[in-house]
Amino acid sequence: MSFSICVAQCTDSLAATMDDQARIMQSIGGVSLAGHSVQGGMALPPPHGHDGTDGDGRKQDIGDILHQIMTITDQSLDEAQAKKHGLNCHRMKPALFSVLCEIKEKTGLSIRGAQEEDPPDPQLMRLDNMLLAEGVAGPEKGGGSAAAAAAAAASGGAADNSIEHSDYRAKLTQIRQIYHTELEKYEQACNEFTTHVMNLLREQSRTRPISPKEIERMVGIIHRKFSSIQMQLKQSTCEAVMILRSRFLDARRKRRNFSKQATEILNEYFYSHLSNPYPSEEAKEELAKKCSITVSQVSNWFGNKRIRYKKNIGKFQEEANLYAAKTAVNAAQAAAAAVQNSQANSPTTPNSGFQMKDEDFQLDSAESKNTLLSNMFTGSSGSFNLPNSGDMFLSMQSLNGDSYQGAQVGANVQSQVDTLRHVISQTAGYNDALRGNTMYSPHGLNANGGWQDATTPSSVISPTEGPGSVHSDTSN
DNA sequence: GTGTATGATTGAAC
DNA sequence: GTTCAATCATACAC
Repeated sequence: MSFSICVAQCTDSLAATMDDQARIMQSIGGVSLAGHSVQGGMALPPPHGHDGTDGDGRKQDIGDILHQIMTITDQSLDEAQAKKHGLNCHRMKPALFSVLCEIKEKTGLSIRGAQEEDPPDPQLMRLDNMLLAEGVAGPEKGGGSAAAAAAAAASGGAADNSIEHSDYRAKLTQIRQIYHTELEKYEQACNEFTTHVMNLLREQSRTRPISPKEIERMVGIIHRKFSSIQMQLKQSTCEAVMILRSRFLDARRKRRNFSKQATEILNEYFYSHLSNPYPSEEAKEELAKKCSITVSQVSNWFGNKRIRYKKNIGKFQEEANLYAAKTAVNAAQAAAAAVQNSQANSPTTPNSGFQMKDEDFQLDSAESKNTLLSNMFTGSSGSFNLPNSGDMFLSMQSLNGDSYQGAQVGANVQSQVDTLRHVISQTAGYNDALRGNTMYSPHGLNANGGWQDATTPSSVISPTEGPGSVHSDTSN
């Protein structure tokens, strides 16, 4: 809208307003506005050259005022100041002011009306929600720590996670503090600026038409501007949290080797259950407990081990032998202890059974030892169960080339012979005699590369229960 | 620095 | 849901 149109409109409106005001004043018995009298407690000077009693005169009066306003900028500062004072004190100033406000209101609202009804910014809502969920915004509680806990659980570690967790929380707290400090600063700046602008507008409202609504609108604009700045702050904070979180979660990939002891425990289990190296949930839990790792880590370990073993059996031969010997030694020791206990309990025990006593192996040649073993097992009528051997035997190939093909009992006996031979070779320094022989072969593996069906549970004898006590390994 | 070992992850299959 | 197989990424030994 051009200023001339505005002035024309203003002149008409003002004239109408003047008429209305005059009517109102007359109706309430007050002094007529047109009568050069008092209005609003302010004494207005008489208009120059007009008595203001008729409509044309008022229009001319108003036109004169508007002309003065329009030309005020062309004058010197002193002149303008003097004219401003004169206009301020003009009897028609309040009426003119209200009309100008009204016109501004109408034009302003039509332009800005739509903006004020803006729905909340979805992006801002997302940011707010995220900050709330992460525990940055809102009350300080479990949001972020919950995320950290979830990440910690995913990482699976034990003691280290608590350190990482606290580290995460500390950093999150730092972000939270920075966020709140900055937010406070923004709010303070916003309030200060709003107050300043409001004061300025109130001050200016003495010289130009500024309605309270307009001031409100201006405050709204300022708040929106500061909101956009706040959104940037929120966005930066979210980014910081995301970076922190991703770094924390990436730490999951940072692996540490298990302790030697843990690896040994796992390997022992693996090689002693080589026919079916699939620990049950209970076994996994037990192993996890023993190794101070999580069940999922146990599962990972067995998954990796199975695959790697299958892929390169030759490479694992030595390891397999080592653990077989280890297990057998343990078993033999347990057996010896059991037998000794048994003898102690019944001194008249006949020699028909197997007695794992050191003196039995005090021979001076490998051959004689092997012969003795051969006689002991192939010729003996007594049965022998090697304690604590698990189903290791199922996966062992006998020295004479026989393989396990389902004749479980026979294979067990043969394997026991093999194992004991190996035990002796290990314990008595006869490694050389057996070196080169295949102690382990993947008999648990079927033609398809998978392990045999575990429907034939192996015999497991608890060392605490001694020979003769046979358990079915239900875990397999 | 390089090669190997090894724990973890991922996607497909069951 | 588990397991397999491939792969990644890091630890570790040299």
